[in-house]
Amino acid sequence: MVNYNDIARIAKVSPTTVSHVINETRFVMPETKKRVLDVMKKLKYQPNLLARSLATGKTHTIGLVISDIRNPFYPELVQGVEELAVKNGYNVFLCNTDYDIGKGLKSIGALIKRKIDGIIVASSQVDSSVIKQLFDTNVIFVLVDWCKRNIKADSLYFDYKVGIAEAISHLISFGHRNIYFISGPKELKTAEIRIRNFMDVIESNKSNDLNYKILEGDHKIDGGFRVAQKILKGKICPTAIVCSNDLTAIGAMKALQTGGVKVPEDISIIGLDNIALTEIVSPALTTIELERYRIGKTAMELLLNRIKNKELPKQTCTFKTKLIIRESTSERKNNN
Amino acid sequence: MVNYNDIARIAKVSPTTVSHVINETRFVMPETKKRVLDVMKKLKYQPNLLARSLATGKTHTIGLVISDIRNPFYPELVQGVEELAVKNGYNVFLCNTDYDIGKGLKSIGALIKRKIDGIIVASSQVDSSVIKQLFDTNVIFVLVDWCKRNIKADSLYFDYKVGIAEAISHLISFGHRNIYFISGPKELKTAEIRIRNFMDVIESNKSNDLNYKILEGDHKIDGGFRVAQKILKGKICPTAIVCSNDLTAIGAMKALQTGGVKVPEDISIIGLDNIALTEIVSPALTTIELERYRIGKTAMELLLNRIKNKELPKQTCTFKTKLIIRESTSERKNNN
DNA sequence: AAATATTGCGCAAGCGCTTACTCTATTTTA
DNA sequence: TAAAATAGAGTAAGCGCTTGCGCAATATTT
Repeated sequence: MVNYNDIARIAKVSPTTVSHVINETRFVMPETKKRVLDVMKKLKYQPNLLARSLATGKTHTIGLVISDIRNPFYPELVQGVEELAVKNGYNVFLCNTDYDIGKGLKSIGALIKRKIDGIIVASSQVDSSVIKQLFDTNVIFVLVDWCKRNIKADSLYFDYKVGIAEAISHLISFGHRNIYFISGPKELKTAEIRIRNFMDVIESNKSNDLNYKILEGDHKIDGGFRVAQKILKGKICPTAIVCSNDLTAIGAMKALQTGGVKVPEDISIIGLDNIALTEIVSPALTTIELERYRIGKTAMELLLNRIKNKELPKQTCTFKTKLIIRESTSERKNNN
Repeated sequence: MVNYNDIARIAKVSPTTVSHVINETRFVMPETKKRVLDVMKKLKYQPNLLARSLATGKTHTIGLVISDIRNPFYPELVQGVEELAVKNGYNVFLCNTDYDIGKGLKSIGALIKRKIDGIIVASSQVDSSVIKQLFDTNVIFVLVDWCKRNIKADSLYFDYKVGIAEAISHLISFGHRNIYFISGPKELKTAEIRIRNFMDVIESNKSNDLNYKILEGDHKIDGGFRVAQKILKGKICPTAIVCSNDLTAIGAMKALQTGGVKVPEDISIIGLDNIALTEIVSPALTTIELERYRIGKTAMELLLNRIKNKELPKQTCTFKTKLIIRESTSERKNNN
């Protein structure tokens, strides 16, 4: 592999000068510069960023920790991060935790050893052990959609409450009073926070005499399907179901339809995420939108800020969520 | 940051010994070893992989170049790669080319400067300039789903022809003779190869007196929708449509349904990819399955082999594709 | 014209590891 | 018991870059 010394020798300058022409970090006479550049081109020289990183202490590399790229929540977020990263000369290590805290800890450990300049943690499987690791190792990081709001770290949140409140109001205005919520797996932080927000909204609507119930799904289509089937078997049937994510809602809808129940005529359904699928299914799903691309991009922005200035005060950013009304909700028809 | 010298000094050994206990690369007396390990633990030492990589020439890092993580084709492939990579101690740089050859070239350049041990190129936007770059820089790489089969490089292919042949046979057996194909954007290699395979299959079925036409979509829902609308406006209407990918098929289906055409009663539709969506839409989409997770995983396997042994003969792997029959295809009813 | 400032670039140490080679002390062999 | 083998660990060069410091040559000031 050709290196600085080769270039320097052939261009008859010192390695220092080679470095300076590459990085444009001090003045070099045009002729000298040209000589160096010519040699570089002729030898097809590619600077070794490892060496550079070792010398400078910066890798221009970040880590992105997510739960599962197959979960439709993530691709847009990843896109947002990657795009802005590349635009700023960073490359991103993608780490899937597969919903496994152990894997998450290991991934973060690996990233730290690779001296990434920062980490974006957007995995729903993040608990205090992960947070502790982040703080202990003194690595720069940004938390996405992590439930504890009072943490002293850069963090980004979706304000689920707004969207859920809109959803509930929407249902109430349609005459619904018996509303079920199909949650995600309760050990997931992101599922937990959605449950809490749902309950808060229900609570603040108690003047409306709402009836509700929370059933646990798995944030996948199957779970929604299963839980909805169970609901159908029950004596009391809700007139509306709100789901912790779109996949659940779609599964539930499928189960209802399979069971001969019409959506939205018999039961209204609302999802959460607004993934592409929601426009495709029929009826198109009324859902709560999360701006995933934007949160990804913003996470990267915060990270860049923090990298530039470690002493910056804690940065926080909240993303409003909002109800997208489509076809899966309508006036309450039946009377159960 | 604490380093070998610190450990060595405190444990009263040489840096060499520290290295050897960490890497278990030569015998060290149990007591000595323990002393070193204890110091490491106490100082919460994290080896610097950059330095190690610089010294050894191996980074245990790979690059994965794809077009667009939001395209449902990719997440499972990425998962397959990442999972096996991590299992083998590798971390992966994810690069989106955004269907832009320039970005692809830049990404690959960046990866090379970062001294990744290998690259998996699974971007549909790969042309000869990219291939040239890969060969010129002498980097280890694996090509996924690249159209030119005679290239002298490790490569993985989907055998579209099998699946498409099954699809056409399926349609023929249902009495269809007038079959349209909605392709992807023709400049995409992956779209091109699908077109070619479709034509090959049509060609080998010419005894059946098939009528066909190829229309260009964009591999997205919108394109499918648009093209299908155009088809509806035409004088001659096919009785079946095969699409270059599932999104296109779903868009087309939506357009037909919107236009009052029943699927599959009036027109049958077949997709390609078998993304999760296909089971959700209604009618559920008959489609050609691509084992994306498996091709990702296998790509990583080939890459690992190649990394282990540069002199290995060229490796190739073909993945059969197969028709998954669901609800969007049926007996031909009308006579146009 | 002497003193001072500026310009352009080189020297060499260091970033944190690895590893070929070397060295001493102990054990084995004859 | 002297010579040879072995065991355990250290020395130092190097991986390819960056950068503080310094130096000679030229330009500017008084």
